[in-house]
Amino acid sequence: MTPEIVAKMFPNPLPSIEEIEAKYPPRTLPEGAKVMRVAPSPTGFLHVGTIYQGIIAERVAHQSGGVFFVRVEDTDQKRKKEGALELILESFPRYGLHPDEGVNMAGEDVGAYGPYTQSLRKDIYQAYAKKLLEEGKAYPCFCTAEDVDLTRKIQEKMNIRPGYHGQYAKCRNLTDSQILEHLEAGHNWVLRFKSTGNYDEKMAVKDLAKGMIMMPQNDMDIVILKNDGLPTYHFAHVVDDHLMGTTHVSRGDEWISSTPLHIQLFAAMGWKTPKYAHLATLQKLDNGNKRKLSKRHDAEASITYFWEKGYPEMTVVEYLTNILNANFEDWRKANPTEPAEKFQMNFNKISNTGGALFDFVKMHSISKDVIARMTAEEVYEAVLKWATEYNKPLAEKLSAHKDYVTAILNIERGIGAKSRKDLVKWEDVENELTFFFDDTFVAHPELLEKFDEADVKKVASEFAAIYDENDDKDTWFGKIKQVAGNNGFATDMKAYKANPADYKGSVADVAKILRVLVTGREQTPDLYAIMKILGKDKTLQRLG
RNA sequence: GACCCUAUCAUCUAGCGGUUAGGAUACAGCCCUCUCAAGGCUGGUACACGGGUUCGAUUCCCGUUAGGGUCGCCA
Repeated sequence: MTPEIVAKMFPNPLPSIEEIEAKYPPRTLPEGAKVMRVAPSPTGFLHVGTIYQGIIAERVAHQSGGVFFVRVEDTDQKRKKEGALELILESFPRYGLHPDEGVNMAGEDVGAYGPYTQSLRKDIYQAYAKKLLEEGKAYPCFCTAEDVDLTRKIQEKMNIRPGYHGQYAKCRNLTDSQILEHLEAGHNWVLRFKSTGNYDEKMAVKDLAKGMIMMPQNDMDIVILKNDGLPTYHFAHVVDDHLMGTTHVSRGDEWISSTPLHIQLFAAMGWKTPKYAHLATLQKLDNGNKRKLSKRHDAEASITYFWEKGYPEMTVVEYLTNILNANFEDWRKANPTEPAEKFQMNFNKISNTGGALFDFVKMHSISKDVIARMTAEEVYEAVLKWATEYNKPLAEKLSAHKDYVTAILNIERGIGAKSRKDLVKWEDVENELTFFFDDTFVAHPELLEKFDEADVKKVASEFAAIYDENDDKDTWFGKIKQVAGNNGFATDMKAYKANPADYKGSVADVAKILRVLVTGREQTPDLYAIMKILGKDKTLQRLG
């Protein structure tokens, strides 16, 4: 390309390649350290897949003594949304992603390899694009969107592989004078990569998750610089990951088709290609068919969905970790109290199947364990935080009765494997609290219809007379047995089961009478603990 | 249409030439038990199909079928 053309296309001063390279020296890291990143787009929507991809990047980077950074991919100015970046940066640490470098909440760069926002790197991309142009590895294209669209339609009609390649790459062989004419006429241009690939020849792509893949070489002259002067993903990826020293890229499966192009681009720049790990996409079942979780159709594709529903962040992290490396659940079993971050993430353990269906049933099971591992105080804080946003009345109740609620949440908690596991998400807590408060307690005498009314009264009053809130659990239960025996109920289950006709019922029925009177329910956590927390006055009052 | 990926219980998966095909979730039953939730134990259910290669294929190769993905001045 003549200097005249280059000067017309890039009239503004740009940093020299040497200057740029000097600002991004190779990283000095220990042997084997990996540099990985998460690269969200600030579109106002944080995809679960971003967290999914980020988890393996952050674990592998940190566990290898390397660096994990965030890069904001905002080259599509049309999709950029106000507040989107804040949502992303605020969510990352909550979902176990702790970047060493990137942009912080104040919007400042942290780290020596920035700026970490692509729109702020325009000059850098342009400098490299200009270099490719000078070297004849790129060329301006004056086709309009309509031109390209028309070509595509023709190709589709003729059953020819669509795209800007071969004879369909109309601007590829423009003469210098033709180019100058266009430029002088002020026509819009984009910069295209002049591909040297041959589609009929195969190339090997090594993937950390899938192994060796043979794919046709890329022969598409893809756009590297858009009309607005910003790069496309392909070019930005190559330039940034080179300069920022990325060693390994974890990204969704959908990128695998463009990997030959990326390898070609790295080669054209004379740079080393990072290693790739293409992750099977998260899928969902739709009308009996699996499909990629879609931002447009599926609420659960957004990370905010999980927070709104009140799933603890660690539930999502552990669930995604298990999809990434299925041996996580074995590790979790062997290390029930370790934080999930301690689990050694491994590229070799990435399952290479078609794509995982998002399984809420399994996630619920994980969630029960996650919540059961927390202390009552931690649960309290988490529920309060959630309720403040999504259940104001509950939040007020929690704030007003901190100690009382914490005591409730502490029932059968912290006793290891047998800890209570009935909470799946924060919204479940409200239901657990209802009978502890008079304003939400509802008596359900009809649940005791099968008993003789006189028996119910007698059981209640006899127990009330001897109830002592200072009793230990065995003494407490002994008193229930005593009431049972006094009233013709079997004091132990075996005796009752052997001769049910001899009794009005068993000690379990006596407990049921007390439970229903005190809580209005047939099923509750440990009744002894409930009475204790309610206090003697309220317990006796409900017993009538 | 072309290209690429994938194919093991209902679901997520282990497996990398010889296994009673393992685990987890879900489901069923039993035990424990003051009812639940748990916990313990037990159980049923899987290698898509057709060809090869091999003494021997879930495993390797080819094809069929099915599902997924990509083919943008979106990422």
